[in-house]
Amino acid sequence: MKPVIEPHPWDLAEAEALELQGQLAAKVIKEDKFSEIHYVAGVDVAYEKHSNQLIAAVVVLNASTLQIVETATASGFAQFPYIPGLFSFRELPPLIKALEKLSMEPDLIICDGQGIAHPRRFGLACHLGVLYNIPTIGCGKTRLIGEAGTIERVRGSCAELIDNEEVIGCVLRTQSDVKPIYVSIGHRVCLATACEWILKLSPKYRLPETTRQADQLVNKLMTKANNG
DNA sequence: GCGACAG
DNA sequence: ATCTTGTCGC
Repeated sequence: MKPVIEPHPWDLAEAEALELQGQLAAKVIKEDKFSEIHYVAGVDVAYEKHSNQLIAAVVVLNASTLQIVETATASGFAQFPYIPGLFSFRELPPLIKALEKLSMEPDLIICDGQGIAHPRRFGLACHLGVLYNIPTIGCGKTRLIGEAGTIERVRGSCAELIDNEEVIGCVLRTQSDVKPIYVSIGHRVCLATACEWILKLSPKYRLPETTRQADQLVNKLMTKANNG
């Protein structure tokens, strides 16, 4: 699959990236805008320890059985430093290369990082969703910004993630007595629907199967690249 | 100035 | 993200 809007350059200065985020953030759709979801994809990137080499992967799952339908990967070199708030400019280039190799178009993509739970309401999930005009959900293991109250210990419990009086996401417990994860709107999916999907995709572990499968794939390839 | 800071 | 040992529990 390929982006649907005019591609923008990635070799940007920090100030230019910030301005671009502000412009693209206006395109984010925060309501459900999709029909049937049969295929859900997960994306992830692995970094090599002492070089800037990285490996990106996309894993598409059957939304009902959670079985792998197709995978695609790509390797490259980081061209942008890790700057909190500009994460997408570091990980999207390799992810786009992997997505380009995908023969099909997923109905929903789960991202390893935030959606609108971001300083300028434009995290990785939003960026990917807007570029491809595809439904996306941000699912992070830790928080970038925002505050939340306490959460019950049972699976399914959640608390609103707030920033400046605004609900930017949800801290969701996907497994009882396990540290919660941070869910936020990426594109074309409302927060309630996003949480429903993340719970459905996390029947057994803390993280959704989509990100777990993508994570396992990139790490397997990274290990293989170093050793055998 | 100080602390926080997706992966 | 990556580095990094043992340990508790099913």
